Amino acid sequence: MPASARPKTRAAASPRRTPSPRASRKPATVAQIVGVLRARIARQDIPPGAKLRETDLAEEFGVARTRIRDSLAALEQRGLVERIPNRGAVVTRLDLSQVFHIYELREVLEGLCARLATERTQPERWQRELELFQGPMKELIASNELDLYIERYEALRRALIEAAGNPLLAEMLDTIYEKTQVLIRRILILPGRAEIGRQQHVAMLEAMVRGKAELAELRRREGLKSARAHLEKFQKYIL
Amino acid sequence: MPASARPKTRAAASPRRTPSPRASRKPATVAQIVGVLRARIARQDIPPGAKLRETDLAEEFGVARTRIRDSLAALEQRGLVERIPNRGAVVTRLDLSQVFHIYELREVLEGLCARLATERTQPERWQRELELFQGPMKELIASNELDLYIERYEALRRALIEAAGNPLLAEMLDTIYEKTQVLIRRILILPGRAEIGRQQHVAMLEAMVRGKAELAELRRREGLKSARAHLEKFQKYIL
DNA sequence: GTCAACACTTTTGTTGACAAAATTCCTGCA
DNA sequence: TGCAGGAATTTTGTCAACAAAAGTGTTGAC
Repeated sequence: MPASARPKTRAAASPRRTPSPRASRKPATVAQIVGVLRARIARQDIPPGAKLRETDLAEEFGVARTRIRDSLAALEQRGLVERIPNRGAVVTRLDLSQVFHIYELREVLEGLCARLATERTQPERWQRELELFQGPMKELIASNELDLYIERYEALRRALIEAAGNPLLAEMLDTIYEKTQVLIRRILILPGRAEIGRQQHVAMLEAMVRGKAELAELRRREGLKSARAHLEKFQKYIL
Repeated sequence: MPASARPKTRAAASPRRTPSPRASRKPATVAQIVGVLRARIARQDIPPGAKLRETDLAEEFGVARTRIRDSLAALEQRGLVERIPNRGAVVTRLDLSQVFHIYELREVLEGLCARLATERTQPERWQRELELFQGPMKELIASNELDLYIERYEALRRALIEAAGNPLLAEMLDTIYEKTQVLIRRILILPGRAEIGRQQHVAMLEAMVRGKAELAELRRREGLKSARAHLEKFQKYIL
């Protein structure tokens, strides 16, 4: 009854007793691989237009090709990679029109995010952030410490998304943000842009501290509209 | 001959000359399978909470299980299906909070869509649609021909998305719309809702015909806000 | 009669091999 | 030398078998 089963083909032996013969590490999950690849693309470790060979990646991560394949499919869904049938996956190169499309979306989505965050938290919640952007952040811009500035800017961004409490919105903002991440530095060094952006953040945070949700939305939208205008003006320096 | 062979490396023969031994059709692509499954889920052919067994689907579509697997991964990314490790994929059951999150997003995204569509077309472009919603659509509601009404409503929707000319926006609207598709009928039969919705569409189209992009955005947002309010009021009849 | 442990079945997850397409490299001809 | 044609190699796509996990049914002790 129990044995005798398995009548297919394939003789019994097949002693595959080595889970990972090369690395002695437990194999990376799809999520981990996607994370690593995302980071590399974001910091242009892998430049736009570069090809991602499945075999190479499989070897590097010490996993079967199937898992790399799944990871690439995930990256494709996120729009970070383009796959051409029988040709493989290449890092998407974003052109100017795409950037503007992204800004159109950011305008309404981050506006919504600001409104929801205001509605769903106590106004005092944002006092600290307001003071940060009124004082220390101004210094950072003046002394050109962009890395620290960006780090704190992203912290505010994450706090707003968290406070908005809409997972779908969070995911969409994530998707479009990671595409422009490579641009942030280049935009921030445009003449005057960083300081203008800071002032607009102060304006938005003031509205939030006063509990004016719709005003906060409006101010965030204005901020992004002006960022887009700046971008339009200096587009040849960006891409 | 068939068994016992296949030593390891790649002997010459290997006569797998039957591409699809069962169906005599060429196998369906991942995109096709995803399409079929999407439709089934949308019209609740497969009810929420139902399990999708890979083996069954593979048999039905006449493809290898791998391809079904890829399709399910795509559906998972779209949020139509949830996958639990070693347990399989089940159709996502959307709860009330998710629905409200979706409406928050629709409000700003469809508002943006209306604005862009207005900015990027000639005002006359929308004259026909305006007349349709002023006249014939009113009759359809009065005589309760919901199917035809929905069909034309979706045609307008598609036209707006097309005219807006922002692929990213189009994709996002698609993603969130297909999740609520199952609800549309149930919302439309709420007392008075269909007629109110029609009037709001007329208001938006009037703005568009006059070339007032920002007004069109505002009106679309108002329309969805009121839809959400209606939903809140009658939520127990919806879910 | 109830419940826990165990064996069996079903279903999902992963792997390596094979097939097909595209690219590269080589050869022969003008 | 330049290049068209074609073999050889690389690379992606697909498949069926194998392994592991969860689910199910049965038996036996109390």
